[in-house]
This record gives sequence, C-alpha cells and structure tokens, in this order.
Amino acid sequence: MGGRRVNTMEELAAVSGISRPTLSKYFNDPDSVRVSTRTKIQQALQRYDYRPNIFAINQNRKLTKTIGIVVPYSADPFFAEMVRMIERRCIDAGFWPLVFSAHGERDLENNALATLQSLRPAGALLAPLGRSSDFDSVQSFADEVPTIIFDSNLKAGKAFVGHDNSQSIALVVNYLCRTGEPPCFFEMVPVNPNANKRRNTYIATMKELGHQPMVISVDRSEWDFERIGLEEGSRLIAQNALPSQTVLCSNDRLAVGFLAAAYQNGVKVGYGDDCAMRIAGHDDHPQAQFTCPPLTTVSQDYSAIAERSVDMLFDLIEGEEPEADRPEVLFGGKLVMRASA
Amino acid sequence: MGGRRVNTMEELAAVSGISRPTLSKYFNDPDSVRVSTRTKIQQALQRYDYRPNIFAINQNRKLTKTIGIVVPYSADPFFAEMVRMIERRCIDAGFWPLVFSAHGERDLENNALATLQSLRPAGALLAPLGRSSDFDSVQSFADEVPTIIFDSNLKAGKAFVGHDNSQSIALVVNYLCRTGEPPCFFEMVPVNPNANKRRNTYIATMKELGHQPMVISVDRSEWDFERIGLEEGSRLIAQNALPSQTVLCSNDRLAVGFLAAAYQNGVKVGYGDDCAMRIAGHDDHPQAQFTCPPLTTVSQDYSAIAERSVDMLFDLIEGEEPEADRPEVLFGGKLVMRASA
DNA sequence: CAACAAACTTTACTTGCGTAAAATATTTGG
DNA sequence: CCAAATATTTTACGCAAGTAAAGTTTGTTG
Repeated sequence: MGGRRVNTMEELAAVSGISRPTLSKYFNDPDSVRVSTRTKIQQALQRYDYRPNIFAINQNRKLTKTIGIVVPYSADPFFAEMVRMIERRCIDAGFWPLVFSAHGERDLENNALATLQSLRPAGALLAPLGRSSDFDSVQSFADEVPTIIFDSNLKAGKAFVGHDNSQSIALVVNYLCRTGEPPCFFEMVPVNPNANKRRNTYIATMKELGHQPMVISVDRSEWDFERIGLEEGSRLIAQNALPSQTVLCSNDRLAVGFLAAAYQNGVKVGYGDDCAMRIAGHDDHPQAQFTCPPLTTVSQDYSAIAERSVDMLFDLIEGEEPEADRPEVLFGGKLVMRASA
Repeated sequence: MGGRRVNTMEELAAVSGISRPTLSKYFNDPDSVRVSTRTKIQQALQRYDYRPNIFAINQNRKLTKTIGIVVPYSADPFFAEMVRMIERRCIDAGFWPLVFSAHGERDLENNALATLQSLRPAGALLAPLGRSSDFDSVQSFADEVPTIIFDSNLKAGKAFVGHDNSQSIALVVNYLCRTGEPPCFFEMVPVNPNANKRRNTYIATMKELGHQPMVISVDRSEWDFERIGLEEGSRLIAQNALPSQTVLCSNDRLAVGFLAAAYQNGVKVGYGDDCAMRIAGHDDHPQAQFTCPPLTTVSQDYSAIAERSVDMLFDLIEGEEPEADRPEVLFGGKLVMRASA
C-alpha cells in the first residue's frame, strides 16, 4: 500500500526476508504458507507497494486465472446485465474476467476468440452471435479452451446454459389467448436458435389452442432492435396491416419500439377496455418496467443463467467433466404481467 | 492458417528458415522486413498455425499494446455505447482494449485500476465514478500510466475530454422557458462534477432569465436511475408537490423513469395544449427516441468525445505531451426536440 | 564490379515469475 | 526431548518472447 514501490518478487524477497519461491506460493494461495510467514509477507506488503506482473504470471502458469467472456453485443441491455453478473462471480472466485464484444460482426467474433485463445484462459463463457457465427472457429476454439456456451445454443463447447423458450413462449401465448384476442407474432428474420425456437413455439402453441398462427417477419438484421420495432410497427399500424391487435414481439427491445410506434400513431396500448391494442415482449429487459405502459413480458432468469454458467465452468476448470455428453441446462421464465397486455 | 500448430517463434523460425529475431521484427511491424522475407514468412504462416503468445510479448516489450478502459458502470447505456465506440477505434489502430467496470463501487474501481496497472498498459481511458472515487488511487494510477480522463472531470490524468454541461443545460433551459412554463430541475444528490455543473447551470440560467430556480434533489445513489425517476416522480406527482409542470431531469435515465411515473399517474406529457406536463432530459441516450412520448433532450456528442479521447491518448502514447498543462476539451450538445417537451 | 548500406543471422543476454529437487529449518506429537 | 512431518530456503532451470551487438548476406548504386 504505502511506501516505496517494489517491482519484482525478487526485490520483495530482499526487503521482506522471505524467499522468492515462498512468495510465489503465497500469491498463488495465501493459505499455503505458515501463519508466521504469511504475516511477515503481509507486513512487507503494507510497507511496500508491490503487485505481481500478470503477464509473467500467466506466461508460466500452465493454468491462468483468466476467464474470457464473449458476447455478441456489449451495449445490448440483456448482455450488459449478463456480463455484469458473470463478472462479479468471477471476481469473487478470484478469477480475472476479460470481456470481449463481437459488436454484432462475424469477423470481430473470430478476432475475439483468437485473441482470447492466445491468452490461454482457464475457461470461457461464450454467447455466440448465432447464425452469423463462424461455426468452425467456435468449435476449434472450444476444443482448446474449456467453454460453456450460453444464451444462444450453438452446438459447440462442453455444455449449454440458456433460457427455455418453449416454456416461456407457451406461457405468454396462453395468457394472451385467455385474456383477449389471440396474438400475432412480430419478429426479425431469426438470427439465432432462440429466435427460431420462439417463433416455432408460438406457431405450435397457437395451433394447440385452435388458433391460426400469424407471423410477421421483417427482414432486417441491425442490432438496433428498437428502431426496427418502431419503424416496422409504425408501417404496420399506419397501413392497418396487423392481423391481430394483440402483438407478441420476439423480444423486449422490439416491443419497446412497437410501443413507441403505437404511441406515435395515437393507438392506446393496454389490457383495459379503452385500449385498442395489446403488446407483449419477451426477456424482461431492465427497461421493460419503465415503458409506457409498462411492458407485459416473460422473464428470463438472468441470474440463474449467469450463476449456473459460471458454476459449470468452474467445475470444468477443476477437472470435473460434465456427466452427460453435452448437457443443456434451460431455465424457465415467469410471466410478468404489467399494463401493456 | 491451415496445417500443424506451431507454438513458439523458435519453431516457426525452424520451419520457415527465417531467424527468430527477424520474425519478432515482422510481428512488430510487417513492413520493417524485406519484401522477399515478408512473403516467405506469410507463406509459412499459411501452412502453420501460429499466434504469438501475448503474455510473453507484453512481458518483454517496454510498451505494451494494451489500452485500459475503465467505466463506472458498464451496463449503463451511455457507457455501453461509449465503450463500444472507444473499443472500435482502439482495435482499428492495432491496440488491444480491455474494459473494466467499477460496477458503481469504489473498491471495484480501485481494484480495476490496480489490475490494469499491473498490465502495464500503453495508456488508459478512465471515466471515474466521481465523488465515490478514491482520488489518491486515481492520481497514483495516472502518474504511472498515460491517462485520459473522460466524462467526469476528476482532476487527474494528462487531459480531460467531456461534455459541456453549461452550454447544453443553458440551451435546454432557454428552450423550455421560451416555449412554456419555466422548468423545475429534478436530480439525485450530485455524485459527480457533471451533475453538479448541470444543477448550477440550471440555477444560473433561470436567474438570468428572471425566473426563480426550483431544484428537487432526491437523496438516493443507486445506479438504477430509472427506478429513482419512477418512484420519486410518482411521489411528487401524486402529492402534487411539483413546483412546475415542466420538469428538466438531470439525465435521460431519470427522465425515462419520470415519464413512466407520469404515464402511470394518468398525466399526459408533451408540448401540446392537451398535455398537463412537460418532461425533458439530458444526454440523448439511445433509448430516448423510443420513449412515449419521445424524449426531448440535449445530446452529448458521444462519438466526438470517444474519438477525441482516443486520439489524445494515442498522441500521449507517441510521446506528444499536450501543449496546455492539462487541457480540458469540452464538446457541446444539440437540442433534440421531440414530443415530450 | 567494387563499395556501401540495408537487411538478415547468430549469439547472447534480459524479463518476472513458475516450478522442481535437494537441503535445511520449524513444528508437532508421542 | 527426539523423530517424523511439514514448511521454507536454496539452487537451478524453463517459459516465450524482446533486444542489442557483431558478423554475414543481399541489394543498390555509381
């Protein structure tokens, strides 16, 4: 903390009277040295400002303390929140989380994986882009680095942790059908397995309930989902082209845009009798509770997904191969009834 | 790309017939070797899969290619967007950006700085927590690492790049006064210089215009700003405690919450004659265009701030000390007139 | 083709720490 | 209090590069 800066373990050994190998042991695991030595070391650390050089450490350790987190788009509220939770758990467990964003682009995802691999991380948590991912790259990465795939189930890595879209979509479709006009389904052309699953489950559930599925699929692929919801929603409303006045959006960000579209077109949204339209989303994004009206949606169990992903990765790192071949853990969601549907 | 994997430069030297020091030169700057050698190396790289070990590189180089980016809260849309832009520019310039989030906590900010410092980065871009920052830590960090401070002007580092709050608040206060009832100002107890500046500029501008300033300051400090806006806004509206029906919020996230509060209390927001209340924000967050009604606000010039911060850092890294002692670059904002005020 | 510079190879040292083996010291407990 | 068990020190080497100096090759120019 305090005094002069000491730059190497060698120097610290000199001023503390403890040998360098013992110091090395201490920094790997403070509990692995005798109490008396530990206090001596900690006293020296009080008087001299020293921090081990991470590069030197990782060059020599067979297993680094680095954990890579790769997400498709770090500015997306869902991933931002997910990353936040994962980072916390990694830090608390004494690991060193490094976050990479693919910024929605295949090349940058590949790049992130390559960079990460050259860091020889202890493990990686990867939320792939989905359809745009370079499957071979991901697989060859996952062959080298203990990898848990989360969010989007690209069939690579040692395990998958994600959300049970069948359960959640069935839940919200059922709810919407029971409480009013059966919903149409608004989506972008699916870019990942989740989006696909959601659409298919919507169709299946509608059929089960004896309704005609109505899917509106717009062919856009920016990461600016709200804009897509707003623009396409406005078009649909203005042209009176909606097959149902109840709209289930494939995710909350689209729904946020769709809500704005309704508002701007003077359409009142909600489940009350005075409302002309119902809009529901999926994910329970952090924003969903602050829309006007507050968004009815199905939650993803963020913290369960984050927690389990990290736990499974830690197990992997400690050498516990998962029992099943490539387990897929899904967490269900809860219906979040707010005012919009 | 293709064939057998080669793990060290030594091995690559063996199979390529080029000496290791020359390879080292090549990886530092491909243009620094003769064309004929360059092609030979690139041919070898085609046949063997090799990537230099980042740890070894950084341990030995006096100057690493690492750039640290530290933000107070990575899940905040403003910082998420900022980070996205900064990362891009760093990658394009051949640097290796590493993002750290303080998760709103002093200890984690210190921790991030400590970790970062042990990476001996070429430079750092730091958006401090503000009032919660440990000034001594930041300063001692900035003494060692070429640092540009952005967003929140903690007086450390070699330069500051940020937003001109005086200009933008004056702009929006003027606008609001000209177009209707003079605004009251809604804020959390300021946690950083920006918030302070905004409040003070509000007060000054109101006085200049001959109006009585009306500041509503709530004593909360979570990072869940929207919730604060919603809860406190609801309270104020329900208790009819607002000194003015025009509310200027200290930032867009508060405004988003306030909009929700108005909606939920049945108060119509907007600048039309049929509206009971006007709400404006500050920052032009990515969400602001999708609120209901769309949020009138003042923009921050995100990309200018990101760009200039990075450029100044690159100059610093290349040894160009800034001319002034510690220049402070401010970018002005533009009034974004939408429907809410 | 000689002269010279630029590029390259060889050699050898540096970085900061992990780690293994052998020697020595300390603790434990019977 | 002594032997066994445990912890620490000493010594020495390894990692994957950067880098510097000296010698060699290649390329260019007049």
